[in-house]
Amino acid sequence: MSLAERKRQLVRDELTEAALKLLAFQGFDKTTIDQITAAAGVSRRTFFRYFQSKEDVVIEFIGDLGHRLHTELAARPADEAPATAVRNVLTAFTEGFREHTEKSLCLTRLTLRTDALLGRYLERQVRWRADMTAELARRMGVDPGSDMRPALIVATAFGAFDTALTAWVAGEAADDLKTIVNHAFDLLDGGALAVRGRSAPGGAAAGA
Amino acid sequence: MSLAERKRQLVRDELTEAALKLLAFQGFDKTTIDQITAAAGVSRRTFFRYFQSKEDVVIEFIGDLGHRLHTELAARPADEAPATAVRNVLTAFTEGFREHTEKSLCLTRLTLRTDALLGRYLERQVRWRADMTAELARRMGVDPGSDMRPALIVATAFGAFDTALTAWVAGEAADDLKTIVNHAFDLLDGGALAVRGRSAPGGAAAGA
DNA sequence: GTTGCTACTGACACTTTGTGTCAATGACGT
DNA sequence: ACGTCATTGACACAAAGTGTCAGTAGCAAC
Repeated sequence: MSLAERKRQLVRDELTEAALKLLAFQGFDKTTIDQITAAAGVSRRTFFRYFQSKEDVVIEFIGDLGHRLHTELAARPADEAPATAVRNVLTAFTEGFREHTEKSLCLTRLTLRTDALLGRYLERQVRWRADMTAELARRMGVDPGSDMRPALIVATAFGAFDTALTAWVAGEAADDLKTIVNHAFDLLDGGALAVRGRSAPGGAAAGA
Repeated sequence: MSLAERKRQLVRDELTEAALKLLAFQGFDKTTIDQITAAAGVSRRTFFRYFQSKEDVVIEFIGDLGHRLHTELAARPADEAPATAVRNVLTAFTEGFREHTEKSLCLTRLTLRTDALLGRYLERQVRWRADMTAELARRMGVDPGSDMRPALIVATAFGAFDTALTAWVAGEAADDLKTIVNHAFDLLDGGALAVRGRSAPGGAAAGA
């Protein structure tokens, strides 16, 4: 890596660290970009050369992970059932959280509890979903424009993932995210959520 | 209704109409609030007395509908299975679209295709989901903090709804939204999306 | 080592969003 | 007719985000 690139990475890291520290400490809305740039020792203009917005500093961490989702879906073995492949990709996705549990929890909590961040996160997630839907449709040999099944599989899987993520944050990461995600998928598969013919069972509660 | 209230409603309508016309014509980002207020004949400050942001003018239409979702869920017959109740609430939700099909399509398309609007819409949807999850957990006699099933049922149902909504817009409202939503729910119930044990069937495509 | 190209930076000006404040206006009850 | 209350426009202001320009440092070629 050239000196220029290392320098650039240094500024980026400095900016990220300063931002995350301030954001976690003061909250998102009460932290200005001026404060971040002052802490990082660069000009405000420079901030926008590294990040599109204040939201992006936070979203980027989780966003980088999501960006590869459809690539990893394409890499799943061809004989895997569509929904299984998606499930496996999303559970593998949780690996990124395990490596930096504390940081992940902090950022995820901030994201889920800040309107602006939640919106931005979900907006990005929609793109991942679209990418994965396209890839899944390809795998299934189906036209995603006329067949909703790929989109439904992806939507259901992300619904489970988001639900698990929320539970994970609510429980302050007491359990492993992957465990919760798997549990959510198991509930989905188990048919305990069936729309018709089955009334609400009383017991068999789920841990979180 | 007093004269003051009618006056206020008049300003609100004027603002909404001017905004929607400009937004649909020029796109969201290229329309400024100054243009909207100029068209409506009020000051910029007044705009913010009626709407929190530019996004809210658009979101409000669909947002008002969603606001009542948990109320309507609570009004469902007690003997209805949880997932069925949620499904019925969401299909009933589509009624609001049928009355003003053209306007609904226009606004929904704008919302789904504009990043800022999509983010704001999804952020609001998360609140509806939380409300419905709480209500569903109450119906099921379950603690939503330790049992993910209510949240999963709601998440799955909204996943189906959003998928149907996307398909509806993609098809330029060729089919009735309710038809598409029902179709999505049927696919969900039919087990065609099963995670394990079943490989992708070839035929039986879905129309949208 | 000097010259020239390229990339990064800070500084400044600008637009737009969103909020706080204040004085003026007009409806409403007494 | 009078006081009260809500609404409004006109500022002023903070903050986000963008365009532009000159200065500077790395780097390759000569």
